Amino acid sequence: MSLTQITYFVAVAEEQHVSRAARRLHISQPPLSRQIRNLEDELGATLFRRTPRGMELLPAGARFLAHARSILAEVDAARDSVAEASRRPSLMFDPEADPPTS
Amino acid sequence: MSLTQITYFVAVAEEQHVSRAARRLHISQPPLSRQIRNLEDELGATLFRRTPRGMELLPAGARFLAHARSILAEVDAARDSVAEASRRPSLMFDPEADPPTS
DNA sequence: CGAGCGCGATACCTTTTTGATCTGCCCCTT
DNA sequence: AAGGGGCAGATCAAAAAGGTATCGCGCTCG
Repeated sequence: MSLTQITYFVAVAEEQHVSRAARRLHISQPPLSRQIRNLEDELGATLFRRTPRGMELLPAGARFLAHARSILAEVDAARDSVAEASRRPSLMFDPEADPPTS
Repeated sequence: MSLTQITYFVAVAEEQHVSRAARRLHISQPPLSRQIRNLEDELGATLFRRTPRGMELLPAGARFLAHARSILAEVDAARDSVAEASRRPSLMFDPEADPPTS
């Protein structure tokens, strides 16, 4: 399981459509299909039902979706947190700051 | 940023030592060093201070560590959630179950 | 009732990323 | 001053991800 797969999964779940999700993710459809399949294989559960109209979220998928969003949110928070830390380095001692010596 | 990198980061932060962390992760030291560097590059911040004795967590790294653990915990929860869902499929309607008809 | 269309899946290839090994450099220790 | 332990860089092999072309299938519409 990778963050990429999780992102892909959320896109497909939201679009209920592999091709649309692929367009939104700026990748092509077949790799996206494959990643969803890989994710399902690793989890040992089917997350979507394939219909002639697109992808329909199954109960296991719905459960996973909540966690997936939470993970991605936490990743953003992690980024922001670090960015903020480096935006105000004056508040904490930073040994990286090079002294003007030699 | 990938889940692998996050896992690696936590190991290094906990061991305060690249080589030991590498042993714990069952990979070799140079790739681990590189992944940590990649992570720092992507975040635009230095997470560790390299000392002759090992790796010392910097403030930005400490902030990131908290989020990193939270992310990994949420990933585990996601797995468990799906596993549980497939362990008791009787509680919810499963369209995957094929009716005995033709 | 059959042809076309829209959908995901498969096959195959290319490119990118990851990991291993070998080696270098720096600092501490003795 | 020499040796050892630690991280980093270079290089190569393996694995993973992405792209294009194509298939199969079910619905829809003529």
